[in-house]
Amino acid sequence: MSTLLANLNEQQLAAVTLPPQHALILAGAGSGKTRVLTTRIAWLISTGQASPQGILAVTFTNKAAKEMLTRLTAMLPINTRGMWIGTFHGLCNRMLRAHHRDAALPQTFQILDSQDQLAAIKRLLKTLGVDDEKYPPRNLQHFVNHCKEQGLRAGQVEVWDDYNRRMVELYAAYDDQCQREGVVDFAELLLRSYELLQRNQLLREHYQHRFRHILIDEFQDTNVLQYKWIGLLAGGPERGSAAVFAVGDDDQSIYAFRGANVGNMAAFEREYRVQNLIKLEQNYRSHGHILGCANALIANNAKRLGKNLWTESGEGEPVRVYEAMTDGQESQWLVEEIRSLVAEGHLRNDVAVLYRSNAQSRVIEHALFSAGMPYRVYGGLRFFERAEIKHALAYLRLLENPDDDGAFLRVVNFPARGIGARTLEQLQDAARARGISLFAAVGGLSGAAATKLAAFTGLVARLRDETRRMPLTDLVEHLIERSGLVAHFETEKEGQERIENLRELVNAAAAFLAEEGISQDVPAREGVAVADAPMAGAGDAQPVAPIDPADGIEVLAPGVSAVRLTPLAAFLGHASLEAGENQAGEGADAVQLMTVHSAKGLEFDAVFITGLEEGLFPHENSATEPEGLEEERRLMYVAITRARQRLYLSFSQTRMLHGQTRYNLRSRFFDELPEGSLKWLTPRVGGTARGFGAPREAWSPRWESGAQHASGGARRGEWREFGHSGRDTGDNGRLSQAEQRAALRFDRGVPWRVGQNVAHARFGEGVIVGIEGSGEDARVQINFGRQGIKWLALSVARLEPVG
DNA sequence: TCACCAACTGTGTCA
DNA sequence: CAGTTGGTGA
Repeated sequence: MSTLLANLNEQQLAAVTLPPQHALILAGAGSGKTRVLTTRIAWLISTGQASPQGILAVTFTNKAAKEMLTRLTAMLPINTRGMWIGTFHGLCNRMLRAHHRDAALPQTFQILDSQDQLAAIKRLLKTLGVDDEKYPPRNLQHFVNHCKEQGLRAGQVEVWDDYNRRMVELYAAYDDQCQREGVVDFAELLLRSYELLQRNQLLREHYQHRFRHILIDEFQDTNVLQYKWIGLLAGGPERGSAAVFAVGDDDQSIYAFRGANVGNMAAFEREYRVQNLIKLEQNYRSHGHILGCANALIANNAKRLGKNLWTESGEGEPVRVYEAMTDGQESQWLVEEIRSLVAEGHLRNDVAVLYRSNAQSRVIEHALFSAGMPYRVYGGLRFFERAEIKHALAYLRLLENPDDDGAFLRVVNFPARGIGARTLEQLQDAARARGISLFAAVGGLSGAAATKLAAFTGLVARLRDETRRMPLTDLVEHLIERSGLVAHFETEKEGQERIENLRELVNAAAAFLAEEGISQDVPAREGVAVADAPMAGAGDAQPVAPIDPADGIEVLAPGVSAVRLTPLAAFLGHASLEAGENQAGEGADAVQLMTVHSAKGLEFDAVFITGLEEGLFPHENSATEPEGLEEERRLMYVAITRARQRLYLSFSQTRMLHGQTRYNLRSRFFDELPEGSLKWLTPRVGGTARGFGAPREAWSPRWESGAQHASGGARRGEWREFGHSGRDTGDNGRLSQAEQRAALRFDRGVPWRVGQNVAHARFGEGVIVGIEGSGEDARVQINFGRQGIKWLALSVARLEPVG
């Protein structure tokens, strides 16, 4: 016990040892949040206040769940199998598998990732003959997910105009389609689980009785539905059979785009009448200057619960800032800096390069690759999201459930079997007319097309037969060969890598079995107990069995039960819930590349935040969203607080984006950092850069308005000018195409050039990104940062050169 | 039916 | 730039 609680600070200790009552822990970045959570669980168990089965701990990412389990097993020598620790989606999946009957799902239901979901929606719109210009699939996808995240079925959504009414109808039709095909999307996992608990009193009471302690990580990221789900499990705010221990940081709420509702923190405090509110404000991670930047930045947000991080470690090194000419140069500089960090003795693993969006990784990867520097990219296209893997998984899904039309359509003609769009249209008509799946409808067709289709269903049937008693790895191996996938990619020029990925799928299956503790020899399609089932609860709980024995629940030992699920079904669930990393080489010492979002929860000795430019970070799309800027600022706050010792901030004057050169202003976030904590690695000619030293009152902090914001004001030094007289630009001395074009236009008599900084009386400062026409008709396109990109006629607009 | 190419479009973060 | 759609010819 004493070792368990040793080295906790006062607030941490208070949080860990709280009585079994509702509690809200406001945990700042680097304040030991995960430690508090895991120690709390260990403390509850080791003091006998809770049994492992009585604990429900929810996180958002698989990574966080794994981390918690690892730390817990290090603290307590207990079997964690009976504990419900996992992501919201993972736990809901577990619950729905166990009670699939009550949830009206086939036990083999498959999970759609967002790709699959979009494909399903496109298919639906086509079937219904809906104009997908008027109802873009992506919009419908967002609409559906948004509704589900609010806990609303189609029948519960408020209808206010014809368009919206149609969307609701399509939502209902989409749900019908999913139900017919036995598939559920991510949001559905939660909603289905919620409705199950709400509808089934016996089941609800069982879980309420079982879970005495509910612990939630990253509470600020919960959405309305998750909040309600927790409420059901906890027996509601009033009676409260369980103590809810919520840990969160409103300043790190960065998932509003997927429905997260920071308001849940305040709501929780109010509705649950939380008496125990503890703030963890001592930061153990970052040096002073870094923390100072984070605090100063986040202070610009209006809606905060209020919290200020402090540290006992000294000021440390200042935050380094680098301004590049081009994104390529930014990456070059990055490589050099990382080289010297490594030379100083840092592990590459302890160096992270962060960016706002995945698209930015490309240039950086290119530079690292050319320099022979090992790196590892997180996110982007992940292993289980690759096309060839999805094809293989579709075959696996058809073995489990032939009625899965999405899987059917994905592979019916892949590899090509001469089954074209016309044939499939006929089949879909037939299936719809009879209300059956595509697979089932094949038998009712006749003609040449039917023969080809029958060949495919025959193949699937044969594969089913052949693999009946095969272990999972053999099955996967057999399937990628006999489906014709490997042979198909062998004929492709670029197919080798895809074949390697398919082979890697066999390894992934083996690794999955090992991780789940399933024997490699168990037949993949026969039942094996894989997941803890909610039958007999904690030791003191009376065994409630609101479960139909036909559900396949098995009691392993007193108090421990499991769902009988085939290894194949479990593997498919794993593949959709855990997209997997996209690169092998876990152990290698490599620089870590990732988006700021995926960096949340991690920390590194040195962190580079790149592409700090208006439009990129803060992202331009966030401008149209309510409170979009505040979320971007929190994102920046998360990025800064990842760094332990060294932080680098960089931006570039020009950047290739969507295939064309863009001229960006540097991010407004620089204006919000204390100048004394920054060290500029590139010269700032003119003494004051934008914002610093300028009267703060002069600019509006509002995202929406702020017309008089003194934007763009870096007095650009002479050396940064480009586009005239062929002078060395500092960028290999070569003029880019855009610069050449600009120079040409300059020769035609328009006294401005692309890339030049200008000031406009109303819009403030901006940078010229395009020029058209000449003489009276000449007009220039200017990026005014948050004012947007505008075309101005030179005969009308009065522009002042800047710099 | 399918391979191939041209034109077009959209481009943010996650489970 | 990349992925997707649309058209064409075999």
